Amino acid sequence: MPRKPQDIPDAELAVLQQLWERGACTVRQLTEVLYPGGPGSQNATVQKLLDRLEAKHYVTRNRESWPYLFHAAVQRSDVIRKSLQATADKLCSGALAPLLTYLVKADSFSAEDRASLRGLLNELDQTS
Amino acid sequence: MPRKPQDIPDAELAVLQQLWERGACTVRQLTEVLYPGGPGSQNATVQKLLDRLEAKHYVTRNRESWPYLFHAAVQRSDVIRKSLQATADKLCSGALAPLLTYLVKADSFSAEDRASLRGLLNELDQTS
DNA sequence: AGGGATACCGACATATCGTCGGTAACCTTT
DNA sequence: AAAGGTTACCGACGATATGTCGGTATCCCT
Repeated sequence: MPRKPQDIPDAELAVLQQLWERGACTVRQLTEVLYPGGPGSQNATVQKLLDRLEAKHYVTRNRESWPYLFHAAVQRSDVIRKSLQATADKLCSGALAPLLTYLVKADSFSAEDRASLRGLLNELDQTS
Repeated sequence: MPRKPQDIPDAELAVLQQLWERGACTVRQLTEVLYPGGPGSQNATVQKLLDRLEAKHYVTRNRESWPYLFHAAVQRSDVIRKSLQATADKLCSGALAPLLTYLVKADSFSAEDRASLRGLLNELDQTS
């Protein structure tokens, strides 16, 4: 049983998070935020992480500007969805519905949360 | 940024799944199911996976019986919860509520699913 | 006591992931 | 256009995780 790689390792996710929060960035900008005070050799590190993210189509680079500008090519919500689906695949034969049960029962899920969720359910019923 | 290990790697999860589905098992039983037709040297593999799971307190072994009987020490729901929390930590600053939004909006989430979820919400409102 | 099954421990092979070094390409300034 | 600094790129490395197994001690039954 060969092992499957994570779809987004931690260091790559950290880069992606910055792109979500700050919008398009250059390598230098990202390096300064992610490795503050570092020597500077980490530019290549961030570059590599961006390369890998681009290979997976999770970011795009704009070669018109100089230095290049990197953009997130996926939304945070897409990654969340994917992650949830992965959990469902591993633990619930791919079904998402059971996950909800556990989420709603979590201690941190409050009455207000329930109320707003109910609202969302009503909206969705309208739509379909 | 050192890399963090998964809490349950694939091969270990496969073992745990069997324990959930079949209840207590011996190493041999697990090996036969997980590595059918294999030479048999994989007994040690399954043993090792069980050792690691036990070290993490995810299974227990009953040394009264012979061969030892292994039991799941965590419920599937516990692992699901943990996995969801991990996703929330990585992508939502630890908040579970946003995850629900994405789950409910998923295509595969049907009107019936919504109905039963509503039922669950009502129950929970009663309780608190 | 003998023989077969089981448990245990250490070790290894491979692949992932985070990290850089070294070099080529580029832009700006003199 | 030559120099100098910045940026991009490519390959590689070290540490670690993970799945796997060999070899040996232990146990049970006859």
